Amino acid sequence: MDKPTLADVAKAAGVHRATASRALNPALVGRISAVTTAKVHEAAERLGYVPDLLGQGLRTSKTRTIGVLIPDLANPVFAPIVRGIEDHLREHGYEALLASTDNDPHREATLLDVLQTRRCDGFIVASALRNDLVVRHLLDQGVNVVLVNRLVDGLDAPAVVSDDAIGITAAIQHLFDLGHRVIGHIGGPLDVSVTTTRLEAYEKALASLGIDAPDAVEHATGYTVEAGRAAFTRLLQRRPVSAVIAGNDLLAVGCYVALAEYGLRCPDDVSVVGFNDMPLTAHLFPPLSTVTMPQHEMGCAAARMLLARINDPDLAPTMMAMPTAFVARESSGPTKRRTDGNTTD
Amino acid sequence: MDKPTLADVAKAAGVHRATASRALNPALVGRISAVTTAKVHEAAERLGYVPDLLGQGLRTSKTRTIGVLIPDLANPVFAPIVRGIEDHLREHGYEALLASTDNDPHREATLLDVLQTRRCDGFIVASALRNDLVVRHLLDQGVNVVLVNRLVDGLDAPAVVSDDAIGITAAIQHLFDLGHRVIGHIGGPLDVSVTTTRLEAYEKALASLGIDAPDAVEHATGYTVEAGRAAFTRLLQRRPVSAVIAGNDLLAVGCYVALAEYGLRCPDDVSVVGFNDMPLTAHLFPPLSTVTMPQHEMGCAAARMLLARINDPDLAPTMMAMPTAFVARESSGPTKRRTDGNTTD
DNA sequence: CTGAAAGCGCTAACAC
DNA sequence: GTGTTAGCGCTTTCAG
Repeated sequence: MDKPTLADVAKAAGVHRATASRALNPALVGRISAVTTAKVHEAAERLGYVPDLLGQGLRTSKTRTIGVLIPDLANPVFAPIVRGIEDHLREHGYEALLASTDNDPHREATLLDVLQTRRCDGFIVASALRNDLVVRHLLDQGVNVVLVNRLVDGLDAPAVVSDDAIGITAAIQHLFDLGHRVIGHIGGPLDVSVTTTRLEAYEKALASLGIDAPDAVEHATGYTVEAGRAAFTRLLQRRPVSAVIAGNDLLAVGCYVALAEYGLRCPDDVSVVGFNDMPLTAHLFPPLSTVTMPQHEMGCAAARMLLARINDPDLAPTMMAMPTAFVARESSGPTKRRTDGNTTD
Repeated sequence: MDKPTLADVAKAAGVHRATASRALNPALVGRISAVTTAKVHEAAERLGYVPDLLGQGLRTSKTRTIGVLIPDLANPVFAPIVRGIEDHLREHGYEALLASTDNDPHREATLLDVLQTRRCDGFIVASALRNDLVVRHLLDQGVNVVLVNRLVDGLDAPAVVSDDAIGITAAIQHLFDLGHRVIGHIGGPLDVSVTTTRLEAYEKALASLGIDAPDAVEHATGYTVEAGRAAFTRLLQRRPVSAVIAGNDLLAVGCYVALAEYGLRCPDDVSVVGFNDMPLTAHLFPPLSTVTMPQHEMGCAAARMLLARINDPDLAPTMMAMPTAFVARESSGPTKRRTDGNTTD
């Protein structure tokens, strides 16, 4: 016999389909006699009835499905966030439909269309660009959206982000205490909000320590090792720094590569700090000092925020910032050389 | 105005809903007059009509949704496979519903129930244990299932795996050519098929080189750095090896850690080879020699196999093995010490 | 407290 | 080639 339907359960329990539906609906408890409820549950159990979300969704136009847009599923920075989203959603009877945008606005728009087809109850967007039109459009249409990790310029949308300033301030204080005074920054591409946020945190931290802006910032064309290498090479050619804050662990590894090419050693010649605490960073050489953020928790929080908004559409948009923390490992150490020239040997 | 429905399109085009449906169905091209088809398409375009997969699914009982079970979304080994699945499915109008089992059979069963509720057209399972009951059960019910990466003992199921023997044989040949004769193996937990496959490949490669079984195998309790460290420590205490094949890159990093604790150096004292070519392994110290597998391609292939079976349920189950390749980096080098004793200093 | 009837959006079998 | 009708599985008025 095929999957039993609600009608089968009703017949087995000797009641009407509608009654069976009500008996099985936890929200309607008390409105059906205890004995009928028991009969229905027994029959459902016996037949192995599982409700069909399709029929349910068609009738109620709630699919208990959330669209999740991320830059890339295979990117270690986002995977734990997605896992947090998955866990929280499922705990509440929702499922996630994931789509990787590859940071391509056109692809993002296409994917959103595809997901619309499935009548998602809402969206979590981790792939937003600072000038993201798609997200704007969704919000204009009154679709439930929560941003995570990345924000959109000038958009007052519900969001969960990390408070990157905490970790970066701590990292710079740590470098300052080790004697560093010329601290550079390798940022990511400027079209995503985290790049700006981290840059500002860096500038502010330097200022509050009374260090003049050292004109030691370069931006990589992407959050990759190779782009980090290229950017740090440009910086080294221009400005001798004794320490560098990278906008991301991959950029930090790019800094390692550039340093090696220059015959410089980390941390003896230059200290490097990363961001994100990706897997294996503790086993690099040297183990990378970096900033952690509660990725799983951020995913959970974004899911929770979205579900709250689905249940109460009048909620004002709020932004939640989760604390980051600096982790000192061995890529940051005391200054050991003068910073007044390149000593490639 | 809310999302336009097929009825709206039909009215706008001045035809019946059924006609509009047919005009929009690519499979029925030619059975509707060109002029009507044009009218319908124009109206659909103008109103911004997107078909509702819920209604469609309810009617056709095809949801164009595939359940995907993986151990952990945040595990770098599986993420690229999932990305391959995602890409291929979407290209063919399907979506994936992902669920992380954490290698817990009970959780796997629960997740499957949850996904059944959504009437998936089939399943791709990357989380199978060697004695997986859930997968067996699914197949018994005639549900469309394709395994990827991991197999189930004694089950003739459609599957896409990597041909690990190629990479391991090449790795061992490489070590042999460098002079190694006592080559150990750190395997993963024995409840997953890849552990067995890699162990057998290791034994066979040694045999075909005429090396006696060196009694130098230890199994880690999980594919983690810490478990690898513990297992390799056990091995070092028991048997001095000049090289080791780890069942996975994280285990290989565990070997690095154990070696460091013993005051041994890689590759000068012991060569280490990993498996999977995870992100950042090329930037470890030393850069890790490892075995790559075409993860994205495997994901695509699994998706392709599943869709083929959905379209033709009578297909005989086939198993596809994708080639792996050894990548020499710097963790493997010539033997430099006698292997007749521990020289911890 | 429960039954009857309607309908969510869509397509397939059957007319003509 | 196109309209008519029915119904996928479910919930929700509306009666009683």
